[in-house]
This record gives sequence, structure tokens and C-alpha cells, in this order.
Amino acid sequence: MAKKEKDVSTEERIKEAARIVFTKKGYAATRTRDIAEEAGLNLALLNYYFRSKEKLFQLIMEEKFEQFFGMIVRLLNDETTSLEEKVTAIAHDYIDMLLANPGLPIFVLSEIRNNPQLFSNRVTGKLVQSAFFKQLHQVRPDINVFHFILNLLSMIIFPIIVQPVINQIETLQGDAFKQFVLERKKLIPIWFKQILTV
Amino acid sequence: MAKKEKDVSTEERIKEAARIVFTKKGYAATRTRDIAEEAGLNLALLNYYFRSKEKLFQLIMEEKFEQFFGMIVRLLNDETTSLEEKVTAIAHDYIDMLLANPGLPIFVLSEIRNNPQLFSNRVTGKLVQSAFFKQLHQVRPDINVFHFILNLLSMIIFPIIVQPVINQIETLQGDAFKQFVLERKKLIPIWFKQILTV
DNA sequence: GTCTATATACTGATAGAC
DNA sequence: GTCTATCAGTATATAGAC
Repeated sequence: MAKKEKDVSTEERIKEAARIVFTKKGYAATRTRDIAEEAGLNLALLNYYFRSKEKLFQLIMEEKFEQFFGMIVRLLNDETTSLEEKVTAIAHDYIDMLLANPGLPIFVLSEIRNNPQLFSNRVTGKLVQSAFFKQLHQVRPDINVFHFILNLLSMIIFPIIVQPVINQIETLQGDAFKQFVLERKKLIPIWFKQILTV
Repeated sequence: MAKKEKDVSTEERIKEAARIVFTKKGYAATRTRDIAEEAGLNLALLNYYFRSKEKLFQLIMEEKFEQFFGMIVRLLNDETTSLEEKVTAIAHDYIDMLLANPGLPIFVLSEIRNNPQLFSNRVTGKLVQSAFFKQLHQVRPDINVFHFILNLLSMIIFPIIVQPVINQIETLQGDAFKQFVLERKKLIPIWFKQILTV
């Protein structure tokens, strides 16, 4: 019995609280006291485990970066699937992930705005050389294929970003919004195929 | 000579500085000192003219809301234009406005996230009853037409939101990004027509 | 109207008891 | 490891001189 596994470790409880509060309010608007309260723990424990707000944030930020960009990069780089299969897979998997983490896109993108140097070109470098990029170029060599990649990601991510606005529409509140986004799993591959047609 | 028109009034200089700093960093990360410095004025003048950071922010926020939502709502509500004309006009006018104000979407959307109650349903109410909404419904009565409205706005706004990411791509830096977005003025109406096709 | 100096409140971080 | 109490630094806001 090396470690008594009660529920969750204090360290993990703080991290989970930090995920929630940072994602919801952003770095600047988050007070360390908010995180401690969310975790149901004492404020001093944050510094005991993570030294500073800044260090704790960097930890969460790396996680969220990987969560936001990782799946896309892996799916676009898959050498074994067709163009059509990639589009279907991205629409399906990414929408599921975003519905589970609706605050993720606006959090990552606004923190990049606040601190552009946080963002390396690792991600975009992989994009340019991706299998998806090459496959698109074969279908439409006449147009900069970034247009199509952006269109695909736009149609998937943008509705999640504007969810607080859409939720004001009476017929798109609560579960209706979720259903609306889930419909797009099937529709986006169809639309994407249509815009590729010359 | 009612008013000596030197350059600009102190009040307007503070407002302009506030527009720049708030849009760039968001409410929480903005210090009143940043605004004073940006305006080249003394810190105390902010409170002299606007009472508080909060009041100054609300002023700027209302402006930015109108800037972000106003043009869309007016164009969508235009009873005199066809569906196709509306799409062309939105793509053209809105892309120009966003290129002149690239920080606008992420600012407005992240402040709505931080403070959802700031956002009334005035905007969305008008959307549902808009001419655009009705015209779309005539073409595609089989699908929730919000899908198409969102697709249009996605394709226009999303590239601006992810500009800091796209700028990491070597071939899309500086003026190349601007040219890339300007190409979309012509392309988006074409794509939009294609996804409406059954 | 505009400045300097300062009051007041808040926030991140730490010391020290348990 | 976890808590209470508190420090030090910073931010908004104001008082008062000019």
C-alpha cells in the first residue's frame, strides 16, 4: 500500500480547479483565491504545490494547447486515410471534444492574443507539410488550400466560440444547441465536399 | 470661435487610447496606467473624465458591440436586396471592417464569455426575424437555416480570430495574410452558393 | 483642466503554528 | 501537508496644489 488512494490528491484537485477557472475567466481575470475556492482548499496550498500562479497557469496552458491543436494535427497528418475520411473524422471527433470543452477555443485563442510569443510555430509547420494539405492540393491546385482548411475548421469551431450569443436565441438554448451542433457532424463533410467542387 | 480646435480633446484622446488598450488586452489585463500612457496623459485624468475604469470600459464596450454586430444586423435585415446580394455585401463590407479592426472579434467574444449578462438578446431577436433568415428558408426549408448563417459568418470571421496562429505560417505573414483574406471576399459568396445547392 | 502625492483596496506570495 | 495571519507589491481612485 504505497499510497493511500482516498479520492484525489490535493495536487490534482488544484489542477482541476485551475483548469475550470482559467478556462472560464482567462489568466488575468483569475485570482488565485478563485482557484482555491473552486478546489475547496486553502490558498496557501497553491504556492506550496506550484510555487506561483504563473507556473500553475503554464502547466494548464500546455495541456489546453495540446487539447486544442493536438487532435487536429494528428488527424491532418494521418498518411493512411483519404481526404474524405479525414474530413469526416475531424468533424466527428473534434465536435465531440469541443462539446465536452466549450470554453476551450476562446480560452486558447484569447491567451495567444494576450501573449503571442507563447505560441510556437511547431503546429503551423506541421500543417503545411501535412497529408491533408497535399491531398487538398491535388484536388484544387488552383486555390491556396489554406482557404479550405480554414473553412473546415471555421465551420466546426466558430459555432462553439459564439455559443453565448446563440444561446440567446429561444429555439437554440440548452440541449437544443447541443443537438444543433451534433447535426453539423453529418452536414459539414457534405458542405466541405460541395465547396471543393469546381 | 466657439471652441478652439487644437488637435483632439483630452476626453477623446483617452477614449481612443482606451479603445486600443482594451481591445488589445481585454478588461482584466488592462491597467488604467496603460491607457494613460497610451494617451500620453496623466492617470488622474481618466477618473476626472470617466469616473472609473469600469465606466470607461462600458462606454468602449457598447461601441465595439455596435461595431461588431451592428453591420451584420443591418445587412441581414435589408428588405430591398436579394439573398445573393446580401451575401456579397456582407462578405465585402464585413471583411473590410475586420481587416481595419482585427482585434475586434476576439475582444467582443471573450468579454461576452467573461460577462454573459452584458449581452442582451436584442441582436439575436433581430436575427430570427431578418429578411435574410426568411430568404434562406425559402431556398432550404429542409434545414435549420442558422446552419447557413453560421457558416457564412464563420468563414468571414474565423480567419481573423486565428490570425496570430496563421501568421506563424511563413507564406502567410504580414501583407500576405491581408491578401489571403481579401481573396475570400470573392470566394465566400461562391462557396456559400455551393453549400445551398441540394 | 492638469498635475503630484497619497489614500484605500486588492492580490500574489510567504512565515510560522499545528 | 494544511491551516491562519500577514507581508509586500500593485491597482484604482481621490485630495489638493497649481
